[in-house]
Amino acid sequence: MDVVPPELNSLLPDEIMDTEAIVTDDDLPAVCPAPPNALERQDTPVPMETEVPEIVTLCTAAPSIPVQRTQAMTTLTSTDSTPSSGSMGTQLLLTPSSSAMTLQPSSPQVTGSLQRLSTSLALPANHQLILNKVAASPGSELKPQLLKQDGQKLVVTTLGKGGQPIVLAMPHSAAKAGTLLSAGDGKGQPQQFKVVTIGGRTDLKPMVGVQALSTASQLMGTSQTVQQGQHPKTLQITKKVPVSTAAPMITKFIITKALNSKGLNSQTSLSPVMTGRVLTQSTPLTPPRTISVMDALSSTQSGSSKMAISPLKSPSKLTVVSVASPSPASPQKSVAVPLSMALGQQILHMQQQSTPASPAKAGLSHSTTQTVKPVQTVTVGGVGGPQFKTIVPLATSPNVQHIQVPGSRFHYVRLVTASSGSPPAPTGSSPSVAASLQPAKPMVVNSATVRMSVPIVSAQTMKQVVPKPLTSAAPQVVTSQQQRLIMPATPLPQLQPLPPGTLLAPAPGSGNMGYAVLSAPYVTQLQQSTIVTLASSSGFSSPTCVQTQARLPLNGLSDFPSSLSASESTSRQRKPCNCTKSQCLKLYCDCFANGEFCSNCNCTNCFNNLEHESERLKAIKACLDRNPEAFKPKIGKGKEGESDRRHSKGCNCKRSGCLKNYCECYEAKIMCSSICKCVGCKNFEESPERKTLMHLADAAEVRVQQQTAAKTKLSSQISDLLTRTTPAISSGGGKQPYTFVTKEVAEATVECLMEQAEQAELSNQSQAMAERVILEEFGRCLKRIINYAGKAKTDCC
DNA sequence: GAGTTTGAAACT
DNA sequence: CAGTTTCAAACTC
Repeated sequence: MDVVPPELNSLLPDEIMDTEAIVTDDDLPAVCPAPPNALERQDTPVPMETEVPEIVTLCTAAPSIPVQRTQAMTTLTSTDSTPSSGSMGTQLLLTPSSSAMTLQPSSPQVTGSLQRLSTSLALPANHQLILNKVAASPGSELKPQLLKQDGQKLVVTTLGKGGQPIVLAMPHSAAKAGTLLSAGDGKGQPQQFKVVTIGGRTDLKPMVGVQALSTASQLMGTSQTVQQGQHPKTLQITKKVPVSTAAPMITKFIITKALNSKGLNSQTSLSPVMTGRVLTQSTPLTPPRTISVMDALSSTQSGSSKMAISPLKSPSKLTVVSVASPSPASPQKSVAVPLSMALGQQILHMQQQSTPASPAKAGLSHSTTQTVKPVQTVTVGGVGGPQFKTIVPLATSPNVQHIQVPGSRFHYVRLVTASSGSPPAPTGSSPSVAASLQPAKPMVVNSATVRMSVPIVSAQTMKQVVPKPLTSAAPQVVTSQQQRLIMPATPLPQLQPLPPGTLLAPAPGSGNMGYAVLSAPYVTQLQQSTIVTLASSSGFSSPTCVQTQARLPLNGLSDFPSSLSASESTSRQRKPCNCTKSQCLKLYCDCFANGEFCSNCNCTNCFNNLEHESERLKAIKACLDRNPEAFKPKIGKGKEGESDRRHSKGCNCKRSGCLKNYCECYEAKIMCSSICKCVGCKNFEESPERKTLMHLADAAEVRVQQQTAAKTKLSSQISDLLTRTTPAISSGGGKQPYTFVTKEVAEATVECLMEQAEQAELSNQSQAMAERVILEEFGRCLKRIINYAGKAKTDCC
């Protein structure tokens, strides 16, 4: 089983996502029929500040393929304006890799180290991509491998410190995507690679999809970034997954994110486009596995299943983990994809690769002519169906719109996908993206618009987002022992709400494949033990990293902890619990109640962690048995005519007057409603007590802000004063306002001190006494200085 | 920081 | 479903 660590998600280009345009009701359901209850949560407010839609794709290959191949995918976008359709001679130059690669057309995919290419990419008119050459790793015996097929030239090279070879395929046409390349292994051991072309190229704004292939490097987790110009195009992280020889299983993880597809694909402009990220794991001594990004269409055709995950509360992140080895030929199932829940959704894309690198598969990345601006998006998808796209954060992309949300601590960035050739036609499903051609500029949007965007910076999540340095040379190995499932890979139909850590029922026909839903803390914990090296580059500086957090309704398990209101989510950003007796396995524990693992809590005897998966699952089940809606958000949408937000059950306060945080309504900053059973409630609109409290609260807040500002100002003034007085003393030069320790004063002071010293010496006083006298004299001098200073200041004023 | 209050959750 | 107990957060001192 592979686990996608949260850092990977954080590195996803989610900061530029506009999720609304991505998923529409017309798409995913068609692929994966959603259970009836999968859409129940539509009325649930989506915490716009914390929901980061993600698409996780899990791919499993035929277990019977004991191959040792590593494939890392990297997508590139090209701004080359030269019409390149069908042109020959597209060439991509990369630096030599440490190990040779052999690409075999029919080779199945295996997971591999992710390559992050930190190079500048030039794409001249002759379609020759040249990545900055990086010194080959020691022992590198290879030269750049030029690969040709159908007019393509590919160069196998090594980029970055990982020294892992990368093959980039540049399709000059969609039909030729998926070129297979071959290279010689430095050790004489052929390795199979499959090149999948991601994205296509348009006439005016060609977008070149490049897939980097890497050999089975002993070092895992090394990632590199492919950049075009100064814009990082993709960020992918791979981990080598231990592959059992007895049961070779290829597991692929692709994290994709929804992206506005407008303007990206002329033929599928209305299709949702998703960004993808490939995650793989591998161990040094085991064959690398293949990672691939596949478009939804191809996936569907090849028997893939999709799973829509509804947005969840901020602190949690869900990850789908492949639990069991799939049967290669087993048909895949759709798990449930309510596309109407596109916002903040996570989509789990489970794919079986029963067929090795067949042309059809290689073509999965085919995309029709696409028009892409220097945006960070790369279309990976195919024609006529949902697509996966890789969104590459561009720090200074002109197509990124900074969105400022009043009252939000998050910084939103709207990714604007503009096509030069054909303006994106606004679609009904994603009208907000229609204006994507606008130059990047700060803008203020209302919450309705904001919720379609993705926060790119969360102060409290940033620390979790910081990617591991690329230079990490230590092998990052994730062993199967380190990976845990909260529940066995068996269906759990009885669980309607699916908290993180719950196993997803295998899709019908998917064989014995199961999926586990992991919450962010879970992944975090896994990550702590199973380190995955993430590439870090300037292009992915912390501000662009996003801690994606979402929760999901899976298999119709839409009731699982989910959305809090924006204020709620921001107010309780990962508040540590202090449970002592509940073992954090009851709803008393906020962490547990929110479907989160305890992390950095003060709890004792905590079972809400990886080490107690079974207990936790039992507790979850028990809670659900007691109350199937136990993990539903308490604050939901009220009835018509009522407030937009109200407590789902209402409070039962008796003594607090519902004006203290004991009251859940008041805590959520909402009024008590008709369903509340509170006594002596003062938490209603016209309540004078409530108004008073509100005013006091506002005043207190203002006061705090003022105090903070005053402190800041004082510190600044002190600092400034010090900087101004220092030169006056040291240089003895010009006098400055309120600077009285001038050269003359200092000299006079020194003379006084010397005089005292001489007197002490003449009087044969002891050294201690002499020091005391001198200090006393110094004190007097200071006193005089202060007095003169005060007097001078008074006179000045 | 310790103790108290409070109300939701859990239990009977 | 109601009453009681348990629990952890909120609150007070």
